[in-house]
Amino acid sequence: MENAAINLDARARTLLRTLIESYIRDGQPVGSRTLARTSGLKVSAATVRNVMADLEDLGLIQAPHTSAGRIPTASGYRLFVDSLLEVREPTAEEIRAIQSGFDPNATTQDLMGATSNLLSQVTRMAGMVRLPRHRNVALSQLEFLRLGERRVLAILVIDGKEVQNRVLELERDFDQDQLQRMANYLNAHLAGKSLHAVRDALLREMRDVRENLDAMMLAAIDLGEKAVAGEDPDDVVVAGQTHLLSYEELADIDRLRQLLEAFNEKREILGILDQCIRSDRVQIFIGRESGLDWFENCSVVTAPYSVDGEVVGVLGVIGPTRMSYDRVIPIVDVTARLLGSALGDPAQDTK
Amino acid sequence: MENAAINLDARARTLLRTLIESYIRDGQPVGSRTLARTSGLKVSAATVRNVMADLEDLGLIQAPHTSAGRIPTASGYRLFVDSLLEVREPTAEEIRAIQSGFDPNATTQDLMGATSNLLSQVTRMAGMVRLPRHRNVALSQLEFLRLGERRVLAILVIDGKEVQNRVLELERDFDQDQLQRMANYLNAHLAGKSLHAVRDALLREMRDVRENLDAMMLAAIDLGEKAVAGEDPDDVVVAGQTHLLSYEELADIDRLRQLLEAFNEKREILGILDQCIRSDRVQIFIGRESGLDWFENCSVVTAPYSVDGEVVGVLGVIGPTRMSYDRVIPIVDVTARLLGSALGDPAQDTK
DNA sequence: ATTAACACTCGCCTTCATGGAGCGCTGATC
DNA sequence: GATCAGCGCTCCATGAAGGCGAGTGTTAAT
Repeated sequence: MENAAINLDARARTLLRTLIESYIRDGQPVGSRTLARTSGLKVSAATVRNVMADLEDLGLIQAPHTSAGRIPTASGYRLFVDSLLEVREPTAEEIRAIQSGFDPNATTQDLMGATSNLLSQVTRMAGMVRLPRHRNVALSQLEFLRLGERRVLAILVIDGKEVQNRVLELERDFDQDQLQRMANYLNAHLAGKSLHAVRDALLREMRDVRENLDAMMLAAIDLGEKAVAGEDPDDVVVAGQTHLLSYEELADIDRLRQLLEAFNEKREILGILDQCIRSDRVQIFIGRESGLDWFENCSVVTAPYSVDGEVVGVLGVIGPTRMSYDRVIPIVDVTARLLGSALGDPAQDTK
Repeated sequence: MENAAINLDARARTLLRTLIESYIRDGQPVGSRTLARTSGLKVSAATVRNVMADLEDLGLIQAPHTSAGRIPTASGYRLFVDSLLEVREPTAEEIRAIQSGFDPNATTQDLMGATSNLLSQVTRMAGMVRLPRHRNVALSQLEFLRLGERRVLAILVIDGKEVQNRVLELERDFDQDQLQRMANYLNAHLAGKSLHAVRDALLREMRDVRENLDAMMLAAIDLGEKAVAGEDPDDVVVAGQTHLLSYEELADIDRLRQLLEAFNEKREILGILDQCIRSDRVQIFIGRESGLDWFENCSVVTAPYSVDGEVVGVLGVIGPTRMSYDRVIPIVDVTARLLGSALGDPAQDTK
């Protein structure tokens, strides 16, 4: 998509813009006469036809058949969202409505679910939220529980409220008392540090101070390393998939099935979201741009959210390419910001 | 549904049976001529027409329009599955295929997911599994972790492999040391008993031996009671909803949306499954019988599964009313039995 | 009771005609 | 050279007409 199309004169741009706006509103191909009237320009339908022919040559619009009006192509939408679109900032009202959906006392999981629901309800499309990376949050506590022979349950309390369980399979057996002492040792050394720092510390100690410690403490370090080694649960929360059934441009049953299956599998959704995590602004995929062909007629609007200035996740919506970008974009944008600050609020013990 | 229809003569029963079998196979209304030929009876089409008129009067079949063949009504299906159907028992082959899908080392959660997937793949419909009740399985271990002021994380290890976390909000504060001693006390008294027994024991002690214990042990009992008080997570695992998109008798978009939303909400699905938990055999809901009108054209086949003779959950499938009951019923039946025995296997620590 | 035969009823498909929306092109105008 | 009115043309959507086929209900004969 090299977009040599940038050098369109003002009139062509206006026409393209009104055409796409009209198509997004009504879902009908737009003809030259209507376009001439609604564009506000003082030109005749014939002139508009000439311009439209040019736009078609540039691949920005196309005619479904000889004598229908024109509809935007993927490139047309691209140009539209990149340089023609004027987003309608959400009113303070709307922001408050969204904000009231966040319960700062909820666990991260619940917060993600609520956000995802919120996105899908407000936009009437499918909402999705990538779980935040936890690498930089504080480890509050670490505990071991003996489940059976050589099987230990590691419990990580993160950030004072999040709890993660991990079952570890070990080479040798420890009794509960040994495990307890190991946990005490690790907690004394590590509590309060970020997971990232914890991991570094453990790896360093394993290398450096091997010989200076008794066997028990060595084992403790080993165990601790195992406990924090796993990645965060790699997951994404989606909601409102069923909204997509209502759009007739997605009426093809087979594609619809693929789409819904993608939501169940989550793998491809994850792939798409992860592509966006680097950007620091709202990002938009139109149609096949994401590389999946079952994405025909679908667009994705995403925005990363950050805590303390660091991007920790992405959220967004999926809907038909023919969506109201001017409404959806600011919603996604605001939601990302609000989620970020909801996560960033200092953990409260009140209540 | 009083079904005075039971007194059908043999011929009428044969005809109804072949009609429904034919309709299930082809999805086409069945006419008198075809029916006369395929039924195996030595009667003419005209005679068949007479019988069909009777069956229509009884409300067992109906004609979509004046001059099409007949299709079964809900009552027709009911009679069919109750007294006309001959199920095709699954071959040893198929049983082995299903059995190989169970990994006895998996956690209950994973086992449920696998079962649900299995059901949906084998039947090409939506599969669902009600989580088992845990009331009668052994409590292996109980642990407390102080999260913050008056907030305690209770960790229940059940059956040596299942882990449940519960956050408790308390009236007074304990330090970790106190919590540890309380856990020790409770474990010494309760480990190995069933959750049900544990709860009884705690309630009894709270009443009877109040005055004979020091304050700490009293608090411990109180805490333990809180920890095991909550119900099991009340949940159901579903899979393969998207299969339902492929059936043209469910092609109505609005109903389809309601159906998929029901799977997301899970509440109504749960209601249906819970209705079946009392029965000890395969149970079938046809069309609106379950009380939900968006269930038009859908049927549910369920079977309870039991561990050690006690029913602990239900599983089943949802699909179009026009499904191959003779294939689906034994599959659901066998899957329920296999899941029961997979859960009943003594917990193994090997690997 | 069973059945062959007949008339009749619908739904579905194809064909055909009609109307309308919209396009490209041309030639005139400024 | 840009703009525009006008013309002929293409295509879709709609609907009516008609034929076909499948299946029904009914009657009268066995």
